[in-house]
Amino acid sequence: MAMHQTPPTIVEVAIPLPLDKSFHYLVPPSLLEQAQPGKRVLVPFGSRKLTGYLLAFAQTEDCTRLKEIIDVLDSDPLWTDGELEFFRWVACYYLSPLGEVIKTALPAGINPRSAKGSDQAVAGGSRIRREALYLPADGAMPDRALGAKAAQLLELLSTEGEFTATELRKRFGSCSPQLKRLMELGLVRREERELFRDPFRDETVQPDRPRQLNQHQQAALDSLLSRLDSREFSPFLLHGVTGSGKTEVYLQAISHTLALGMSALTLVPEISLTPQLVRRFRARFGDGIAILHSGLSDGERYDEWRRIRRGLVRIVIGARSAIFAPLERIGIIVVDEEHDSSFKQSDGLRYNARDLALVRGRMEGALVLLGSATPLITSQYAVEQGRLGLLTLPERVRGIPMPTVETVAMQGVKGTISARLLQALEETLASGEQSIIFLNRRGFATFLVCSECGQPLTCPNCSVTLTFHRGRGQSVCHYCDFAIPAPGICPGCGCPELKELGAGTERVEHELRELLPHARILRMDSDTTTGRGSHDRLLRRMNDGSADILIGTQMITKGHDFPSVTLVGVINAEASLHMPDFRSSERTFQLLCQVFGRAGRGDTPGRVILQALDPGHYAIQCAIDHDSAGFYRQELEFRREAGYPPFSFLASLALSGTCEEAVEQRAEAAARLLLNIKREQKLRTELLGPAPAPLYRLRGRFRRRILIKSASRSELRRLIVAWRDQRDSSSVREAMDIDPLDMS
DNA sequence: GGAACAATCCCA
DNA sequence: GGGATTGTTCCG
Repeated sequence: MAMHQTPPTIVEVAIPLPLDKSFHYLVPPSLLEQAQPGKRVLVPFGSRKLTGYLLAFAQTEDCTRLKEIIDVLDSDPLWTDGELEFFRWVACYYLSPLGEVIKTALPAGINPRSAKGSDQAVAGGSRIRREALYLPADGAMPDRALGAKAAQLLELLSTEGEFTATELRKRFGSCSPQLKRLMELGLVRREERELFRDPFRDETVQPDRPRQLNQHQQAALDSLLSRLDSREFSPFLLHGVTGSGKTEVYLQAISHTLALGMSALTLVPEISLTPQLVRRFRARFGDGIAILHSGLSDGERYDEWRRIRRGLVRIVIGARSAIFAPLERIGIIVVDEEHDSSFKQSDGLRYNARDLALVRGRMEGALVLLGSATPLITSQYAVEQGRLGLLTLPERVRGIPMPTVETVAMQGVKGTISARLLQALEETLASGEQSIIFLNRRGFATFLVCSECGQPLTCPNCSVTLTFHRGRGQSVCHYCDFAIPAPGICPGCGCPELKELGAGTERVEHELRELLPHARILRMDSDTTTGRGSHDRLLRRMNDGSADILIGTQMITKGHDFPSVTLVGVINAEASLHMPDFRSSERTFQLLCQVFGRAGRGDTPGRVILQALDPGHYAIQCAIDHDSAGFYRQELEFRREAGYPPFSFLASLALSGTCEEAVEQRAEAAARLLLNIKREQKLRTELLGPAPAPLYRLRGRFRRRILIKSASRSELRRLIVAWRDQRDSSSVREAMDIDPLDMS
């Protein structure tokens, strides 16, 4: 044994697999220089080779059993210490392995496309595009005169500095021999530069200047700015009615943040649906913006990510995944439409970006601004508790009044469209204006019922009724995509007559085409917007006036403005009220407020005709009265009585408390659930006998295990992980903070 | 997540 | 008994 052998270098590596620990590896001498926390490494794992994430150097322990890392995959670290701390928080709270979190946080396209089969690991560099760059260098002039073209080239480069190969080719035609000659002489040198694909390639915007704020906007901005200097975590709710000018407040707050030398992160629900917002940011801030959303190609996303990592941009706008943007010195995080459920990621690592904005903001000592016309109960509760500052914009910027709302009680009324609504549609049509019909249910009939035995068609997997899609000729489960040909016959008694009950958008379209044969009708729901660009196409037809009536689901409430809609009809306003989810009233209230916001043109208020079986329900009534405070009061009362949580665990803990506490609370909830599930299972067995099918099924687009495990074997922690994917019982969803709308 | 191993089931 | 299927364990 040598006396002074240098101790072997050991590193801690996270693996992106469902394992809740990290692993130690030895670093071979050849990789010592490159190995550094923040980089990806290729490691042997079992019989495979995997990409792992180098977390830290580790202390020597028994290293005889350790394997060596095979390769270091990056030349620069991909994350900072601060970001790693954030990843650890996320991993701890969502009970996800750290490796999975890091994988989620890094841009797609950085990982090798397939590590399987080939031993060759791609370092992600394959996607970086480069261009050649020619610069003047201080070589000596040659004795012999240069050619004319070469002299011109040299002249240009030395007076104006660098040029890319493409630019030179544009000016001089082919000139590579001359450049080669100049380089040999040392008069010109060549560099390679990374090229960033530009998602805005073909789009230009007119720059604009900050607008004059009204008194409410000014007051809100002043409160924000007074906290911005402190560099302390300061969370605010910006509650502004539709059209109250929230965006202008964001823009000016961000511009002050930049002036203080800090950066700004803005999260929006689904950025591809909100091009106006992006356009306004670009008009105000020019090119210093990176955008991150699902519509980008992997390459574009990777390029944007690298621009942020290098500090080339200080403003990031993106959908939920942008919460992981590698932005440093964050001064402000804006979450626009904070109530929107698309901030929730519903597969893989299930996180809520709205909640994580508070977590990251707290870590960075940033201002966090949650903006909405219809804030979450969670947020209002936090305001009441004094944990979240409140800023309000109670007036519309141009002073347009809110639309008038008429209600039609549908109790005992036949058909889906009332005489009142039909008349209003005819009037609007006659005056050449546009209408929107809102119904938060797609398909033709919500379910089919046997006219003999009264049995409804249900999904064999999900115990919900199957929705009849007439166009597709199928009955479909909106949970798992299970489908059977329809109408078909009753599976119970074989009776061939099935009644079509409950209306969806497809039926409304069908009926309207009969009632108003001359109207130009569009339908917008996830059935008609599957193709790329089909969404835009529908919106364009609405905006250029080549359609009269738009029928749609909640999709129409998001992002886009319809400038010339004067009438909004709401069919079955309580459609979303009876979902098995303790947030259904909240959803309904928010949805109706957003739909009402679609009515009105220019300075004239629009009108709304709302059909409901019981328009007196408080969620509906408060929406009609634009009474946010009233709804909040009643809803909180309702939840208190029903024993539901007024807020999510994470949201409360982000504002005060630790991650461990959050997990503990969840574990308690999981323990209660275990009892419920066991009870349910026992009951089912007593009533129906032992389950004929195995306890789990793999089916449909979700391909997820619906699995009930016994508790004897595994500890609580692993149970929770298994239950995250449990979609069978509404009680599970409640406690796990997952709701059914996220799953469809 | 997946390979390797252990337990269990089913049928002759 | 043995092949197939299902469950469990462990990976540095």
